[in-house]
Amino acid sequence: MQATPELLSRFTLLKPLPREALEQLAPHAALVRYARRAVVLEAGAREDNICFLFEGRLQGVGFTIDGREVGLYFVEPGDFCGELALFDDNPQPEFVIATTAASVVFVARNPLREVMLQNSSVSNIVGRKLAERVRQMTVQRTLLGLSNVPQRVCGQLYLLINEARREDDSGEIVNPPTHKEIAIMLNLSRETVTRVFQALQSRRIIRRDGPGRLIVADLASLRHFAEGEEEL
Amino acid sequence: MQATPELLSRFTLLKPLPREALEQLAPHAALVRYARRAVVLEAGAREDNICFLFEGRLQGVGFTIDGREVGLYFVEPGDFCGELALFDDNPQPEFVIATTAASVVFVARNPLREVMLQNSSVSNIVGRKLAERVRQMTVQRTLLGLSNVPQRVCGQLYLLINEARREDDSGEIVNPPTHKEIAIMLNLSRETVTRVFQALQSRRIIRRDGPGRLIVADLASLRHFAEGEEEL
DNA sequence: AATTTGACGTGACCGGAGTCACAATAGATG
DNA sequence: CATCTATTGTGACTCCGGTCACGTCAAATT
Repeated sequence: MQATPELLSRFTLLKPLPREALEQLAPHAALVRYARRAVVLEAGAREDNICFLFEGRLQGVGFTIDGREVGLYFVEPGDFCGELALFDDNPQPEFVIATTAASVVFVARNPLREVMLQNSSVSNIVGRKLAERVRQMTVQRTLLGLSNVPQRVCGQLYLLINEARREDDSGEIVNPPTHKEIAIMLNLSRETVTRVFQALQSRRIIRRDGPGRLIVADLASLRHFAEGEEEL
Repeated sequence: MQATPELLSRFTLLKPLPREALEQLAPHAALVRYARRAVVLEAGAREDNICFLFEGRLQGVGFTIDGREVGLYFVEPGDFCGELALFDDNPQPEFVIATTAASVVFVARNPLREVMLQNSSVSNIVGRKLAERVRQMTVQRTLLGLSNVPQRVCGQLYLLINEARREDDSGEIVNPPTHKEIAIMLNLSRETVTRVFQALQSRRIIRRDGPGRLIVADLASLRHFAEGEEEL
């Protein structure tokens, strides 16, 4: 299904574009729905689409030679992935998989690239986004350096708390990742993540609120554990 | 010491620049020497220099809250780091430390940024470089997913082999990182790296050749171990 | 409603990497 | 040359997270 300029303008990356640019892109943009677990972008392939997430959640994952999954990042609605294709012709380095049913907008690489070159402001935004991804990967990599495993999990949880839905002493995570998804982000086994969650729940630090909502009741304690000031 | 246009043109990133651009940059470029272990770029600081490595080797490192070092990447001569400052005003995410005595050329951020905007070709090169860094970080992150530790070390060694100095069945690493430096790249203890090196040396797969040269005598075997086809 | 599927929960066991402690080099430095 | 410091080498012990093997539960599918 072809996308409209209005749909495109809902993405933070494209929002600042002038109307004409959006109309230029729309014919090369398609809305596609994916079921849970479907592969959205293929590693190793020369993808010629940038992928904007409209609803659902995606996860960038790699695979080691021995078949273990490696979680790299999450993509939230409004964000995008596969943007490396804008910079060179090398293959997409990692898989992107839908962790929930998702609808994404594919925008063809070359038209978007041209729009980017014409609008130097857009070029800036893409660059800034890429820089942000590097920072994010750095933080994520630093998390892996923590030798204390519960600490790693708490740190990851802390990162996952939606900025918008955070207050001084509590927060929430909507549609939280599964234990397994968290586990592969942190190089842990699923069971270990479960055990840490149990420990946090029994201390009333986190609590499930129906399906799809995880409440962080005691944000301060979570941060304490994440920063290693207290052992779990 | 101020840098000359000739010096600047020796870096792959700046080589394609027209002469005028180099002369525009030179007054804002300074050659600085660092001793081993010196801090070249500071994490958390708003660095306003891009750092081009002339000779020596740098390593990007982070620190976890509990003080453990986290190795992120190496910088080889001709390459550069701190390039995130070209894209936004956010702080440098990681430290960059000289692992050997090194001389670097600092180029002020704003002039370089302007040159970048004027030369769309340069903007492409910087973007491509940033994309390449993301790919590199992805590969590195995938290495960490390997549960078999000797495998991780072999994989890292394989990555370190200088492309130029690689033949079909052998290769070499000039100025190899210390065991500790490798250890923090792979989330391992220094002792573990030493033990793997011992195992590889006793199998005649690697061999030291004086100080500053590590010969990989049996590249095929190294790859086998890296790919997990054989257990160490 | 019955069945299947996938996520979550939990115990027991075990292996392997971290840690500690120390020795042996090798490089720097005066 | 003598000294000091950093890197490398090696053994012993410990412990903690992976693995395996279940059971439970909720949601999707037939």
